[in-house]
Amino acid sequence: MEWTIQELATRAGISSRTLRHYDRVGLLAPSRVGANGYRYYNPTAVARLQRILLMRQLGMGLPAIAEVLADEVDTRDGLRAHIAALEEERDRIERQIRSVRHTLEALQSGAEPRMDVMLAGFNDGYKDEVISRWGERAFQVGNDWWHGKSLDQQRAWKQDTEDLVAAWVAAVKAGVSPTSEHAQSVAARHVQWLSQIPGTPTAEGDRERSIEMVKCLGDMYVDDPRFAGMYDDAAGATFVRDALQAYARTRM
Amino acid sequence: MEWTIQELATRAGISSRTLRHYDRVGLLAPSRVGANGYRYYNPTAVARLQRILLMRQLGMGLPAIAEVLADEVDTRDGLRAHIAALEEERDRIERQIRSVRHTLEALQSGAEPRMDVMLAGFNDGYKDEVISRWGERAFQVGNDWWHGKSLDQQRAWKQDTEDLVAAWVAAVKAGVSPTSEHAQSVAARHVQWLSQIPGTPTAEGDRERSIEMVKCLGDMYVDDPRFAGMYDDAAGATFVRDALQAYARTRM
DNA sequence: CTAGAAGTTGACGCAGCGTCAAGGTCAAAC
DNA sequence: GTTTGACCTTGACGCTGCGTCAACTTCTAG
Repeated sequence: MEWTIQELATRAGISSRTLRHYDRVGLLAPSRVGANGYRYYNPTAVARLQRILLMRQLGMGLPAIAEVLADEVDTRDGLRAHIAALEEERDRIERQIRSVRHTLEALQSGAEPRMDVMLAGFNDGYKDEVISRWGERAFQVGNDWWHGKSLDQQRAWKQDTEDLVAAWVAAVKAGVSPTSEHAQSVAARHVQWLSQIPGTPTAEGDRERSIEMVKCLGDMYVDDPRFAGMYDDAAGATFVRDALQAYARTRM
Repeated sequence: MEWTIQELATRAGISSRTLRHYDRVGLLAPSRVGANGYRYYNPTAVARLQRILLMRQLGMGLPAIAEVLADEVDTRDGLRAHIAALEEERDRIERQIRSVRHTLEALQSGAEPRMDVMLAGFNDGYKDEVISRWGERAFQVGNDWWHGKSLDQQRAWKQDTEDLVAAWVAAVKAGVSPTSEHAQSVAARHVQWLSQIPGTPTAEGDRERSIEMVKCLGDMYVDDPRFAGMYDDAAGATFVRDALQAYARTRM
């Protein structure tokens, strides 16, 4: 069986122009070219086209696709590679769905995006980090804790948080050093604030991992764009980080 | 907090050129432009960029993204739309994975990649549907049946098929209803044509599953893009479907 | 035999940047 | 103070993967 360019294009859901383009660039030649110059495609060509479209959908460039098709000793290897690529893509999207969904839930539950639990890095936006660093349970417990709070309690927690941030900003403005007694007292308050969140190492009295978490959190304030603006500017964030890490090293 | 163009680019995993491009096309202006012309981005701009990149990953064009961001009254609506789009994309990939996986299995079991019982929906392109709906054996038998035919027989079958399609197109053009005697006679012919394929419920006299298959086939003519253009246009396909399903309900 | 549907080869256009080119600016070092 | 090197700026051209005429030929159906 053979198809004309249009027949194949319609079947494949592409345009005849695309097929001519693929011919031009040497990606897919018609199986036969009539004396009139017409292009005809046989099932083999169709199979090749299907593979091309598959790879194209994965965002591969045409030259890259051509290379794969050329290098491919075994068709099955190519297909297996395809499946792997597709699965990876699917997983990536799955992660993104979860991420967006959690952001949405956070919005709907009345929590403002950024701030609040965010300061602790324990809201949904950090789910992956939290889980990978401190375990699934820490995330679940922390999350449940937050969602189990009443609106008044949430408001109170928010107030606590804002006070803490204000204390940090004040310390920065005061021009003292991160290791100064002033800064260290704020750091202590920060750690205590953290210990209110059940499921965290700090709340559970795990000293080793608690230290680790405080240090890590300090880094996040500086490096993670999601904390942007929290402590006025970069200088503020680095101050908080340095103070927290000094506290973790010397006083925990 | 503020970032320079490079800092933001690195964080977001894009190039500074891209950010300048987004500024140029009015998609993302920096929150502040220094007296020296330097671009500076604040957290709000970062959030907007994140949404832009999300949509871009879904294959949306920059103008479309701009429109979405402009029209968006409620952030939650935007997020929900995102989730829907992402889920759709994930499902599409999931279907593709299954499809490729089946192709791979077909290859390993020694079957030829694609041929042309296609019109009946019984070629390899439909292998997964065929197998999942009517069993592995139906596929194998149908496949063997096709390959066992001589070229002349294949040509004859193709002629039969084309005649059938022509009859449908004529019925559509005639302007009659799908339940009319005319249309129903063509449907009867369609079913008889189907019964020629061994291994199908219709050929084996399984009335229940035969009805099911005819209905299903009707849906495929309409819903499956691979049948696009088979019956002239969408109107034709729906006509065929309605006629077949009416036939299946009342006369089988 | 003629209409119109479908085929052909150019050629230009467009998005979304990459990639120089040709300079200004800034922070730190000397 | 100046120099160095990293970073910023605005053009401007290039590239990919086609869409979209244009101008012409060929096939198919009435």
